[in-house]
Amino acid sequence: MKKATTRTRQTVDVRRAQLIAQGMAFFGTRPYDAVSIDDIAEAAGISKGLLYHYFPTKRDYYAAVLEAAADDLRAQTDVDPMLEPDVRMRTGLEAYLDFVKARGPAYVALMRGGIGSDPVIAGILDRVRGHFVDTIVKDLPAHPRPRALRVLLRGWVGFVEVTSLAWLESPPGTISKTQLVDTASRMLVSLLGDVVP
Amino acid sequence: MKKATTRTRQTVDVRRAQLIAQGMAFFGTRPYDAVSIDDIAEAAGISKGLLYHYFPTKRDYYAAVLEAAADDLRAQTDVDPMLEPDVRMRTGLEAYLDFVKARGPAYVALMRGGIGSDPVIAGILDRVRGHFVDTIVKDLPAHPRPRALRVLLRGWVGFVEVTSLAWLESPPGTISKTQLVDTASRMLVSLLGDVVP
DNA sequence: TGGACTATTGAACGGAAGTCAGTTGTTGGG
DNA sequence: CCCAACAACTGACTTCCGTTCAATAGTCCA
Repeated sequence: MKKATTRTRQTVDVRRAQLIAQGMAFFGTRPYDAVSIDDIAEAAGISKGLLYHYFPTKRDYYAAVLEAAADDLRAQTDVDPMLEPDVRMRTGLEAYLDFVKARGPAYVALMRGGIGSDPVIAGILDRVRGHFVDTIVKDLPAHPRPRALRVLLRGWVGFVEVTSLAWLESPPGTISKTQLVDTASRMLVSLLGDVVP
Repeated sequence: MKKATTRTRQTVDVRRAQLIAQGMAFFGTRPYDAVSIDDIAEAAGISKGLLYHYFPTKRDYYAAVLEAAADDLRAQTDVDPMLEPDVRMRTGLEAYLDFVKARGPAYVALMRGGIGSDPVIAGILDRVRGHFVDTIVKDLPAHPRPRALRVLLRGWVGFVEVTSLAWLESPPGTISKTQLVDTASRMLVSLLGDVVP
């Protein structure tokens, strides 16, 4: 057991990962400006200066934490592309909801995570939505108005996001995962039937 | 024309309204912590101390600004309850989109407005969604599982929110207001058909 | 007219973000 | 095995900004 006063040196990757994990715990629990750099540094057992060695500003640090949560979500919902489209959709939705359940705070931080319309932060969320839209569009035949289609698919992703949040924060037994998957699937089918020629 | 150095005294209501309007302009444009109390005070032509006479903290001030934007949105989308349900839905959606177009920055601030999962801020958005859910539920026959229904309706509101944001930020001609109203309506009908017995 | 009420000011405080010159583990070449 | 160069790391310092508060000055009514 090393003495706490001893300086411990880590590789860049390890330290960065530690700080990001630390950040998820903090920002998932408390609002952005109720978390101080000192808090994080203390919890991580490092000096405040070191955090600025890894992230230029607190804002950038926060963005990196959200980006990591976004990466996790994308990775978690990655589905075998060999499956049938409708199976893939259900499997993906189930994985999405599993992520929401398992990583509640990180998910909430990601979704509610804007800092008063910061473009960088908003961009992270936008890319998450765009990612899901991409995976849906890939399965579709060419569309005469792809941009319009994407706007509506983005909306469907929003439907999933908001039901997920409501589900997460609702008392147990309010609605089942299966029903959410069922309804979301049917909504997507209905949307596509309405919009795809 | 009064001299700028002269102290100008206003009634509470006028000052408060001025400061909130000021806040909408600022927070709609720049992220929360890029807006300083000094900026607002200077733009409003008052001292920094006075802002604290009206709002206990910067956070409370921000919340008041968002709350005002939320009130505006609710007021703007208020529809004559004498109309037929489906007409009411279309009219309400049109009013919603008109608000989005006309008050873009305020709408974006409201939607992207969280400050790193602040419960007070999140609550403002939640109440907006809840309000729309309420108005929909009022038209529906009693439902065996009202809480489940509300989760899904909240999701539909999310659909409208996200398509609205995407519409607002998309190049002109990407998708028409009419098509958005059409699709959102059909989505709601489809959702209700799926869920209401 | 004057006194009370309160909107308003400005200076000062405290705490947190961000900076930097110096320190100490680590590593690879002699 | 040693030492020199590199990079992770520190902590004290600066600066900026949210917040406080005692003092000031418009306004209104008696």
